[in-house]
Amino acid sequence: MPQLSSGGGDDLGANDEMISFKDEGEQEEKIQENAFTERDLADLKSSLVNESEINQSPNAAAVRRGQQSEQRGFPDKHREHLDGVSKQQDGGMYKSPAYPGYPFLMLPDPYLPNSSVSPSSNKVSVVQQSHGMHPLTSLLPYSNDHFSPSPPHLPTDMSQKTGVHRHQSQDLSGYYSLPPGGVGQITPSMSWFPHSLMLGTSGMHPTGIPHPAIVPPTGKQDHDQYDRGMYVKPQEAKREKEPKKPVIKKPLNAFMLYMKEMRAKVIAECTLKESAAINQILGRRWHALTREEQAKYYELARKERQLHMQLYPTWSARDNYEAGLSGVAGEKSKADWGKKKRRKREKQQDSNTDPGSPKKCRARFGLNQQTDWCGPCRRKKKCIRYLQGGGCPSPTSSDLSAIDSPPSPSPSRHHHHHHRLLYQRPPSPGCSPPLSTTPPTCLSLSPHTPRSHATRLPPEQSAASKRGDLRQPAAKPAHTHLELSGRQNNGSSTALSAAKAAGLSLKVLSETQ
DNA sequence: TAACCTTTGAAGCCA
DNA sequence: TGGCTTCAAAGGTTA
Repeated sequence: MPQLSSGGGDDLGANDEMISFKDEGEQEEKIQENAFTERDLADLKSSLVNESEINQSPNAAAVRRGQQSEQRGFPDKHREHLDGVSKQQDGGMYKSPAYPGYPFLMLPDPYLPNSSVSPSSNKVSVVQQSHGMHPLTSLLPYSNDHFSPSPPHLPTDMSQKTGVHRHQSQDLSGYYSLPPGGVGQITPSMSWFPHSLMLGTSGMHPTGIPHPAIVPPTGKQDHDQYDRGMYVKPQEAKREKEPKKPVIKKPLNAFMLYMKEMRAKVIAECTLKESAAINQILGRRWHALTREEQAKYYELARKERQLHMQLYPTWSARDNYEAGLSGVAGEKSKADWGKKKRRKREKQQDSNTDPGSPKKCRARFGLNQQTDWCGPCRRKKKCIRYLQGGGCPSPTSSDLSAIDSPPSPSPSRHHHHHHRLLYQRPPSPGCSPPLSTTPPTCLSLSPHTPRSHATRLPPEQSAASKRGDLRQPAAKPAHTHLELSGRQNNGSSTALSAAKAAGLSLKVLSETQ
């Protein structure tokens, strides 16, 4: 099996994160049919990526060519990339016209799902794309032919930067705009972002190019996805009267890409609007995805990162750490950053610690007794156990942790096998289909956390998790599955809020239903 | 108006 | 190197 030659050593994401997440009904069967061992999973993911890069994806090949043959003229390479993208679209991976978060990537009808593109098993999702968009087309803008009134004419030296000369991946260069202080200039004539016409100047990058990874200097960040070209955090806006420097946002990971795609579908199906609830469902559905499906998103995420790295060679995730404080990427000294980091941490500590009240689980039990932590603490969220000045629900029965994470009859012990036995049947990875009589709001508030990344497991559990021992989702007993009718409960938000406020109410409510 | 919530994954920092 | 922390999206909710 050919090995993936991903530049960043990307292993297609967390292979060990895969959970054989059983779903209800069809999903369950589906998952069971696709039940592989973890090794199989890892192999499969690798192979999938290899295939996608080596065989299936001319685009990937173009990327490699672009990276390897820097001496070639850009137009040729870019056109080559375009061809690759087109082929890839034909391959079924990119079918929908656009990416919600990347509205300027919208493509003409030929890329609509109903186009001549034949259905392919390789497609990422079987869902009907919301708003006619598909997040997986986030890389499509490389294909300028599809939306550019003019031929691609990126400067050949886009990657110019003082003291830094880094060749852009021409195959990817059509996607990200370039930071003003970053990698060179893009002529304002690059009007191959159709939606830029809809943007005011506020949404424009100093280069004249809006980009999802660069948030706008003015206006509301979430004002409109179409305005997500640039953004400068309010703190920075206040602080600076100088030319706004954009904040380059992190590239989306596989799950984020998936969320972007599926969010609308979940909203439509469940009439949910609250992202927190939606994300819970999406998280379950993510685990319910087949390896192939997930592999697509990992692949996309990998390319996103690759592209991002090439377009913002000096950008670092650290730049956005404490983003609101740091302001301009890379300008903050390490010491300052550390100070503010500590400040923020202390602030959070203070918020969780009433004067004289018990501390957070972390402080109370320490790292050696993480199993005694409440769920939120394990997920690095606000402690719910000692938040209310000591009014602490039972850690194993009433707080979220009991429902949220695999319950441990004996908190001080970690019985992975026991978890498996108890939690082989997780809640539905998503809401059920809309009910016939009641509004199809089915907020599955069972905050089971199959393996929250923040669930920093105790060493043994962590190790076990890496071995896949915890792959079995932290299913919860059915009686803890809280489903609320949106209308009857004043909407899902009410449900979520109630759940949040209740802490222990989740189980109680569900039991009474 | 800003922070929170909620998810997973990536990346940076620290001991 | 492992563990911890932050950020990425999203939009309703809350303070």
